[in-house]
Amino acid sequence: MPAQHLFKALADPTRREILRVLRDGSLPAGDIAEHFPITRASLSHHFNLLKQAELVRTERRGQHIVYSLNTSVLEDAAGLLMELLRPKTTETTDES
Amino acid sequence: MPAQHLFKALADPTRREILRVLRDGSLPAGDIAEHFPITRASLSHHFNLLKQAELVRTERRGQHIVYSLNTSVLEDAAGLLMELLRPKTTETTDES
DNA sequence: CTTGTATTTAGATATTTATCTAATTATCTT
DNA sequence: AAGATAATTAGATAAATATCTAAATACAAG
Repeated sequence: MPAQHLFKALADPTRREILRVLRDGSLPAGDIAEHFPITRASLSHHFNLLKQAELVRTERRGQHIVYSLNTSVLEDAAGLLMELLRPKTTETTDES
Repeated sequence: MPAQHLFKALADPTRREILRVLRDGSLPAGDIAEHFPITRASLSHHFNLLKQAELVRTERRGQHIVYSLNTSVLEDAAGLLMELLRPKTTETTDES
């Protein structure tokens, strides 16, 4: 839906790497953090943007919060790019 | 392949709209500018980022500089997103 | 109910970025 | 060569953003 949130979320290399880590399965925030040299607070900020774009979903499991990839939104994103390749026909009007 | 330039370029709504305008055919900078409420200088900045990402190509035609879409890079971008959907196998750089 | 662990939020800061106006470069026309 | 038009570059600025430390929240287990 909001293409803006989506592409903004994808613009940051750390966030793309988070998605790549989640490719192989859902993980709690702490486990994700082990892949990165930045603080958990900073990662939390990235999680927020990924959630806003609906690229990830969360589920609380005890004290852990488990993140998982929302693959359908990734498909949507790829689709939005492909749309730019076709001559303008079914133009679903976009945001600013 | 600098995915960073690519996704950064796609993150801005004005730049995505430029690509959308170019979908229907190549255009000189001035003609593109008519679709936007910002100055030509600002647009030139956006053109630079799109060129850096190789999302557009340029060709001088007299006093005009004609911009056109580089569709293969858009395909690449869509492909990069699709890669995030598959379990991590052919992860790295080069391809057949 | 207190202590420990996991995660997020708050507040601050340095960098990046989108935009503007003004100046510059490149080409065309007379 | 001079003037007009097209586009870019330079320099400045306000807003956005990625990061940090410190504080707060949520849950689990003694």
